[in-house]
Amino acid sequence: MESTDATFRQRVFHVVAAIPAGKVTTYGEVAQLAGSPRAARQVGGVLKKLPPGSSLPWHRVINRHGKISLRGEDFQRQRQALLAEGIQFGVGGVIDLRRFGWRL
DNA sequence: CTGCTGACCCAAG
DNA sequence: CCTTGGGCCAGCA
Repeated sequence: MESTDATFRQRVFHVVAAIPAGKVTTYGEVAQLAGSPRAARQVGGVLKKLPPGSSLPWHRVINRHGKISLRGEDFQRQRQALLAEGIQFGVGGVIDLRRFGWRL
């Protein structure tokens, strides 16, 4: 029942909200599920502009390398959020998508 | 409407 | 393995 009239931002919101705790997914996957497999970039742009307190688990979205694309404080915050959900980071801050990847 | 930016991805060297 | 370049798409001034 996903309305095709909804903006890309609304679709991304819906997809990210469907990610179960303890799992992570990539921007490319979210973009594909949102209806635009080539708009992986825009997924980040949407999350960046998201309002605070949206209850959206944006921290469960990482890049294809299994790492956090953010820098500085945002990076630390996302890392802590993932650790709190049981996500394990390997050496170099790489997450094993084979184990923690959503739909994998 | 035009142009620039960007929490990406893929291919090639 | 790492670096460079190009493409793609949506949001915003």
